[in-house]
Amino acid sequence: MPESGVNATAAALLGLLHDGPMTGGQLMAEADRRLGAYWSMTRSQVYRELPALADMGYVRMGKPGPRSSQPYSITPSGRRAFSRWLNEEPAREAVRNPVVLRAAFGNLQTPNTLASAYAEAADYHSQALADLRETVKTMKRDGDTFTAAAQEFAIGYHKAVLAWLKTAPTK
Amino acid sequence: MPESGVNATAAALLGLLHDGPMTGGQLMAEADRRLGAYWSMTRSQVYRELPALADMGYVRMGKPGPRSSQPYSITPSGRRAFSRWLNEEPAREAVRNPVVLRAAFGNLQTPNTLASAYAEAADYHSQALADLRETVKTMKRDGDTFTAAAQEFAIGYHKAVLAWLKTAPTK
DNA sequence: ATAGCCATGTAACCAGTTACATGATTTC
DNA sequence: GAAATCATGTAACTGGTTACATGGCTAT
Repeated sequence: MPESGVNATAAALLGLLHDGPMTGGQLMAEADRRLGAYWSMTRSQVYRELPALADMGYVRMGKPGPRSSQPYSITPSGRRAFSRWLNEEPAREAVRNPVVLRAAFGNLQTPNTLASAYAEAADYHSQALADLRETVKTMKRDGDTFTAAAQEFAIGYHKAVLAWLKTAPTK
Repeated sequence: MPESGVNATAAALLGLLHDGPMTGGQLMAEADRRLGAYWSMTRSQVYRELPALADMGYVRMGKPGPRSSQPYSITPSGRRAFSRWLNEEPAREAVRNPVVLRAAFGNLQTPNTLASAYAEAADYHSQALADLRETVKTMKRDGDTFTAAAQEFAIGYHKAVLAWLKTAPTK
């Protein structure tokens, strides 16, 4: 199992760059749209990874555009690195849900406090679910099978949280 | 909404210390057992947070035990900080699933590569599910409602991932 | 033309992980 | 009682977040 030398976030950028050169801002927007539901990343990460990827020769800088924006394109060795990453052992995913953590200490708080935490969480996940269903619809229409399938994961996740919230005890 | 001044991991430690004084090692073991399924933390974090919590006056060091182990107990102001944390807006949870990220780039890899990633993931989640069901059984028997309920969340999560893996496309 | 806005990029900070040192306990 | 083991704690690094600076674009 060869080491790709990139972390998952950098690999995601390399993946996105397969569609053509992009600036940091464009990459961020695209990552948010296509991957955000199951792989969060921040603008700052993008802007830090890009020069690092350039140092490794995995991307190349193009001609600067307006607003001092800097387009990057993937290099052949970047494609190889991405391909190595695909074949690596995926990192163990870290599940970290703050609302569940609060629930675990239900005995140390009032039922009301806990119930309102549940209610807020339910609002959030319902909204996320509704948004996702909308975007998946257009993605399926545009024939992007894998992107849509990955969104389906996020849908399943939010549904699972909502289902759990219904059953979670407050006292 | 008052600021508790602690992050979720430190708050979890304060929560555990409500059951009585514990050393770093004991806290780590307990966190792993009770919270690990939905709130991962590492030993190093525990050992870093404890002195920080002591600096803030939220825990107090007791008499050193064997193997230079250091017991900590929660202080009244620590209890208040924990209680403030319970009333804070929970941090937005970050969903980051590496297997789904790979799946999103399904068009850039062979069906076999992707299928074997799915298979490995299914193994992992099946195992996790089986383990959880076992521990929940004993937790319910011991009457720990909230702990058991929180574990149920993790069960739901793994089930959702497994369900998604069954439907996820490889080509 | 200028004031405000907003996208771009940077830098400092914080949290999480990995790798290491130390010394007490067990085992033979 | 020497060697191996294992729990405790530390330190260095990586990755993620938050807060800041800069300057082009837009609207009046």
